[in-house]
Amino acid sequence: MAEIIELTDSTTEVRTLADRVSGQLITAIVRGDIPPGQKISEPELARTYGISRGPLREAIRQLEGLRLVVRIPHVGARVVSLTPEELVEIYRIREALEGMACRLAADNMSTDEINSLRELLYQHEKNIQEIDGRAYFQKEGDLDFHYRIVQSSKNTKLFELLGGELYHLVRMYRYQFSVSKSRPQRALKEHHRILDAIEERDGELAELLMRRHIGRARRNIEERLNPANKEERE
Amino acid sequence: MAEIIELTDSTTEVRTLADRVSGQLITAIVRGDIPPGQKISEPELARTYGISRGPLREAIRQLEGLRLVVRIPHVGARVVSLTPEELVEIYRIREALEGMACRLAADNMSTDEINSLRELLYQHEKNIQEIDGRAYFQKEGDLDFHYRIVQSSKNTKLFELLGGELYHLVRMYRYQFSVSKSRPQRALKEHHRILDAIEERDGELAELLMRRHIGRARRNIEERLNPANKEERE
DNA sequence: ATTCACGAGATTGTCGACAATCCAATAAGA
DNA sequence: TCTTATTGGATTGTCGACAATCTCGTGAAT
Repeated sequence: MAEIIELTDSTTEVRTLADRVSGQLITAIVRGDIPPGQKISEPELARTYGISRGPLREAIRQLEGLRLVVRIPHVGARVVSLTPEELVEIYRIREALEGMACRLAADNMSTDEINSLRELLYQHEKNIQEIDGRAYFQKEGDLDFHYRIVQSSKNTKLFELLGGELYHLVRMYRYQFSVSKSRPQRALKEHHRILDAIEERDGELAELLMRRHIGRARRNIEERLNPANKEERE
Repeated sequence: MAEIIELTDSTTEVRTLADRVSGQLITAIVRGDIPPGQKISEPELARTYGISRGPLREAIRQLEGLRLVVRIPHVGARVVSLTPEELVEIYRIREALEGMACRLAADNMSTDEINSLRELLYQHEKNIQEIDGRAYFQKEGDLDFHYRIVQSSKNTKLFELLGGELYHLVRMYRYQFSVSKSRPQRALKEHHRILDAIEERDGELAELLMRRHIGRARRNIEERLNPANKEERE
């Protein structure tokens, strides 16, 4: 559940200040400590982290490359602020990409990885039963599941994309307006089905199920944003 | 044909040194002036571009975020060097993403955009006939076509992804071992067919054709890398 | 001959100061 | 009162210098 962190945060001894601050900034942004749209003041942040502006600026530039902040020359950097439409766009991209990841995972996932992931799902189940309604762990847990699938696709570039910028943005907006805090049991069941398909090495089915899974989440968001048009029959 | 540049290079007056150098570095890397795997020496580059190391380091950090360079603390930065497998991976991603872009473009592309793109294809045709075998313009021209399609999908995030890091990497490796310098006429015909489908607002067909189109390019690469196994019947 | 230790040189990382630019509050004019 | 200049303050951009770390060649020991 915690191994995702190593991509973003790093309590671990990182060699350079810029790297450390970069990680700290990412987690700060993802969990909403620095909310979307907020200006990033260099002097202030430098003081907060106890470093000079040099490394801080490098960290900001890196986040810009990851599209987590937007910079305007001589004006300053802001935390990226997605429009609801863009969030939906991201889910469409995930649909395509994670669907593909599932198809690949069905071929390339080792039985060890499968068993370990199944274990994770059982743990999620326990968490859900314990705290029931408020599926707090499930929030990150869901992403954990997706993260592992992508990892097991063994497609490096795909992993970089989905595990990088896209992943951060999704996490960020989950903390924001807590998407899909509803339906944790149903999502869990879907996860099991997806893993079933992978276990049976049925890539086509795995892809289909994942696309549906993410598609449902997407429609969930769309409804929340625009409760008027409910033209989803079928 | 040239409007792609504005994303990467910038003869235009950019406000800050780091931004300008960042753009110059990107084009330098893409056209192979700085080959993959080569170390990026800060003192040397600073001298070359006539700036101090501060802005240069910021530019490098940004390229790191775009995954065009890889950095090791206290050792230095190198231009990313894709393995042949990774290049194939990228083409698989493009298959999924640009297929989706085509489906969206069929719905969202304006008739003006369609006409303009058709015009571009005619121009490519002329270029091919003129210089025949050595399809030099076609190389960038092909990417131009794909770039415009993605642009017309009207999916901002998709455009950022494909028009950003993925696009740069593909361009880079085209200059490298010049992929698909063969079959320019065939590719052109495929482009026309794709545009036909979009014009008829047949998203499903457009997606199918684009996936095939990129898939062929991918197999082209795979063959070149491993001429042994030619198991593509069907 | 091979391995290991060491030190000189070069490179990367960090800092504080200065210059350029922007922003907002105030003041002047219509 | 509203609009437009102006100016002071703050923020961003750039630089050169210093500290920390690595690299690589030299030489000693096994």
